[in-house]
Formats: sequence, structure tokens, C-alpha cells
Amino acid sequence: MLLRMSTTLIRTLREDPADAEVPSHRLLLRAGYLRRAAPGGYTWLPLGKLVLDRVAEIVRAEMTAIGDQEVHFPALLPAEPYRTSGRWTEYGDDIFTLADRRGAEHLLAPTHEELAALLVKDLFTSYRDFPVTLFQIQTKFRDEARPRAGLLRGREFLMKDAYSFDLDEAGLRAAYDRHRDAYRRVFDRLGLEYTVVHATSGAMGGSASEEFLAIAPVGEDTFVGCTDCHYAANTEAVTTPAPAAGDPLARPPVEVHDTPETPTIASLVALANERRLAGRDDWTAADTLKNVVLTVRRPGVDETELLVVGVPGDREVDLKRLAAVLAPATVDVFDAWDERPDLVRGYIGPQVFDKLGIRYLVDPRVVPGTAWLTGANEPGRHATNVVCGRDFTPNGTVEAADVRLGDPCPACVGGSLTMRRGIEIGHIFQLGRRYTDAFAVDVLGPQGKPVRPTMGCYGIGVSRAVAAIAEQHHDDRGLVWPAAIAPCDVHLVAAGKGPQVEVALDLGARLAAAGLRVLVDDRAGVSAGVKFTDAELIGIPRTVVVGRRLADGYVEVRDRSTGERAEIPVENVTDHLVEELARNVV
RNA sequence: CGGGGUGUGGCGCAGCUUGGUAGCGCACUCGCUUUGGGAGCGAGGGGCCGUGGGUUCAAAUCCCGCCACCCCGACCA
Repeated sequence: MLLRMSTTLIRTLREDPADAEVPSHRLLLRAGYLRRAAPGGYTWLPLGKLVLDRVAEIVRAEMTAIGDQEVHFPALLPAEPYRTSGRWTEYGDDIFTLADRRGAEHLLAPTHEELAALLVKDLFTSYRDFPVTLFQIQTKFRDEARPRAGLLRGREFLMKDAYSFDLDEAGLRAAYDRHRDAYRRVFDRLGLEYTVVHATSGAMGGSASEEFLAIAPVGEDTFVGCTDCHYAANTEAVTTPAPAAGDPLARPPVEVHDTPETPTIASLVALANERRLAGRDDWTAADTLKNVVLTVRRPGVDETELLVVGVPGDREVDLKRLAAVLAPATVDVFDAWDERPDLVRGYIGPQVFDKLGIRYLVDPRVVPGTAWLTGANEPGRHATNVVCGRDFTPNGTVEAADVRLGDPCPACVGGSLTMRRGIEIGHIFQLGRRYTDAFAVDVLGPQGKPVRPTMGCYGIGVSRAVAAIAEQHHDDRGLVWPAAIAPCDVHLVAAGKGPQVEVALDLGARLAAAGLRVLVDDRAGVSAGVKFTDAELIGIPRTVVVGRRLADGYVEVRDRSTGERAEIPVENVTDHLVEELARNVV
């Protein structure tokens, strides 16, 4: 392959585009890989398309290597299957919906679980046909509330999605593990530094789920790791170790105190110490029980219901974590205090929820036998020694409290949590039978009885992976592509007023004939300096300068990543580069 | 959806306070010179100033609405 800069649709920008903030977006625009064409939508220019295709090809190769079969579903779909599965309403505003000329409702698919299940139902009738996994690489559509950061969050993006079908749990686990391993090979080949974290399954439903996060400061996902062990999890999926339970009946009785003008935890703790409530002057926010009133709305239902979450007073309720637990229901902070005079704002205690019929969930730290300083459900009054399991009984526990640096690791003893940010580049799920149930996908089993397959689904953000690679592989001069996905292997720069352009084109043709992908900067009237800076911006692994030493029979070979330069005789260049390439690709 | 910011040739920006019909750098075209780290001189082309309305003799500039983009938050396989 030989691309000539003089004729290819490449236009580098000397300055940073004003509306591109993150490095990948800025550099992909500046170096001529992308142009913004629509809100959250980008045109891939020739260089960008080459990179995107190479990434997609690596993904495809690893998927087919584990026996997945490539198909291609339509992106434009009728609403019915999504109504049947419930996702038409669950996905809500994130789905692009449209009507055809007869007014029939359609959508632009955000993913294809429904279609995969229907396809298997359509074609397979016997247990002998299983297991099977289908995959496709296709443009996906989501009506993101806020597209941002170029390719990192678009409304239209390229995704590899795979769907496995197995007859039993063991088969599903095997398929899941097979994809987990394949994903590691994909991201290793792409040159990404990443981590695999436990995740929540969100609107997808199902049980086990892990996310692959490319580590980058601009990532939108915060994940935690452990200082001592291999534990890693998305913040939403972190579990809190519960303290040992005590005997609720061994605690002193509840005392109610006048605590005027203490609607906040800080003011309450200050007053409790000042007045030595319950004989103590060492109260801290962690001794208090904060009760946050929320409203929960189930998809497709108009009415909301009240939910109160109790957390130790030194923690905030992390709505993101709570929403992940409650999904697909959505949650908001309650603010209609006028409508509920029985809830005394700032002085709410859990003693009354049972009577009021309000659902009450607590942080795992609130175990039976723990005693709390909390509201007395009267203005200006709080109570001490309010004991879980004696004075109130929660309806369950919930992971809603914020996670902090230094919190104890849930997987080992003695480790503490660290926090970093990452870009979600892959996500794998054990879905179970949600979709096969929805469409009654049954096949004939060995005893002639129907068997219902169980599903897994596995996604890789292909276009997002390009951005993630750019985030991890650049310097202050431009992009520095790993050899496996660079748009070309060699960037030939013709620098000089003599026969350099002609020689460079000739050399380019020989390199291309030897199987290399070549970009030749054959632009006339462009100074050497401009060509060098453009080569650095574009970030192809090797630059070959055909310049002033040509007269002596030498060209210069530069390594974009290390900056190393070597003078090589022209006649040896082809062998030299072919050999280097072979070494790099290993 | 809430808060903040910005919309002026392809890109980066000035002009707006104090209305008078648009300018700078880069890029682009032509000519000559130059040619190993973002060249010089000369001559050019390209913008209904995001959009709709209003005020005014006159609006890029003042007023109102809308749209888009960026950042923070909410949301989000």
C-alpha cells in the first residue's frame, strides 16, 4: 500500500482546535485522522479509517479464533422486539427512535440481544446445535445526553458485540471465560494498558459482569484497586465489608435529647460533644446515622415511591452507586417536603419507617446490634442508642455510600483501596435467560423435552478503543502509534531540492512491493521542517528521510517512539524495514 | 436536565464596552527566490459575522427567543 501525501485527503492543523480538550480528540483532529460532522458524530479520514480497520481486524481475528461466527444485523429495527424484552422503555431516552412513513415505530439499535435471540430461535431447533456464539462489528446508536471528548462518547460509534448461547450454566461460564481471555489478547495486541474490574450489569440484566478499562486520566469510569491484592472493581460495584454483629438487646435503652438547630451532621456532632450526650464527648460523624430520602421511579410507571437509605453520617449517598443497584429503576433526591409533613427534615430517624410503610435500606456497616445517634422524628430532637435490630429493622442492605481512598479492601485482610480512572473499552456479561425467556427460545433437548438456552453478551468499543490507544500513545509532538495499528508502517519524507521526491516515490514503491504500508510525503514546495513536524504529529512508527545524504547513498531511519536515528544505505532500507516490521509484529 | 463559557473565511483569533456595512496570523491560488526543523517578497481568492425576530436612517456590535459547541454536574453496558 502506498499513500502519497500530495494527493491523499490529509490536512494537518498547525494549532489545536478550540473545542477539543482531551489529547486523543485534539491529536486525531490535528493530525488529519478525523473531522467532526455531527453532534457526537465523526467522519473518518483516510488515515483514521486505516487505523479503525486495523483495530477492527484484530478484534475480528480474535473472535473468530475462539469460534465466534460473524453476522451482520440491521441497525434500523422495528420496535416490537424491544417492547417484548422491555428495553423500549428501560433504555428510555437513550434509544434513537423514529417512525416510518406509515407511522410504525422503529429504533436505531443500541445493541442486538433481541435480534440475536430471535435469530437463534429462528434457525436452531435441537440441543445438538449448541453452543453457538454470534458476533458483528457494527455502528451503534445511542442518544447520549452529552456527547463529549470526540470518539470517547459519541452518539454513533463502532462496536463489536457478541452473543453466546449455551444450554447450561457451565457452558455459559465457559463462553464467558473464553471471551474474557480473548479480550485480553485483543487489548494486549492493541498495546493498551488496561485493567479488568467487577462491574454492575445495569440495564442489561444478568449476573456476572466485568469491565475492561483502559487506564487514562480522561476516563469517565473511576475504579478501585487494592494496595495488597488483585481486587479491582468499578466504583459502582465495590462491596463493603460488614462489621461483626453484636447483640441488640445488650445495648442501653434509647435516649431522646433536645438538639435545637442541628439539621446537618456537622452541627449535630458539635452539639453532641458540647452537651456530652449519653455521657460522651468523643462523637464523630461516623457515630451518626444519616437517613437520605429518595424517590424511585420504575421504567414505564408514572408514580414514584419513597425510599430511605441509611448511611453512617461521615458518608454521602453516591447516587451513581445507588442507581446501579436499583437499575433499571431511576432514583432522585426527594424534595417535596411539603407533601410529607410526617418526615421531619433534618431530624429523621429510622424508628418510624416501619409504621409509615416506607422502604428502608441501610449501608452494610449498619448491622444488627450497632447503636446510632440519629433523628428522633421531631423538630430539634435527636436520639442516642438507637439500635439496629431492636429499635428499627431495615428492609435490607444497599451499596449506596460513597467509596473513598483508603477504605478497607473487601477481598483481603489489611489491604486498602486506591482509585484511578479508565475508559470503558470492553464489557462482558453473563446474561442468563432474560432474552431467551422474553422470546421463548426453546430447542429440543436430549430427552425430547424443551431446553431454554442461556446467554452471554460481550462488547468492545472499536472506535472508542482507537481513542483510548491515542490517549495512551502520544507525546507533546503528536501521536505515537503502536506498530500493530498504525495507519502505515513507514513514513517516507522527501527533504531536499534535488531528486529526493522522485527517489522517495521510487523507494516507496519498492517498500510497498515488499509488503509494507507506506506514506510518502511527496509534497512539492513544502519545507523539510514542516514535513518533519507533520510526520511526528501523524505518529507512524518509522520515518525514513530521503534528504541531503542521498548523494552519498544514505537515508535516515527514525524511530518515532524512541527518537533514535540511523543512517542506512539506500539499497539496504527495504530489508532493514521488512526485518524490523517482522520483529515488531511478533 | 441544572450551572458556567463560547459561536466572526478551512484552523486559531481581534473587532462588540462607545452601532456607520469586517480585520489579523496560519492555510489556500499565482509568480520569483528559498529548501534538514513550522521560509521570504509581491499579487490574489474566499466570510448573508450560529440562527430567527426586534430596536434604529443604519446592527458582528444593543434587546428577546432559539440552535450548536466546550467545561462541570446529573444521566449513561
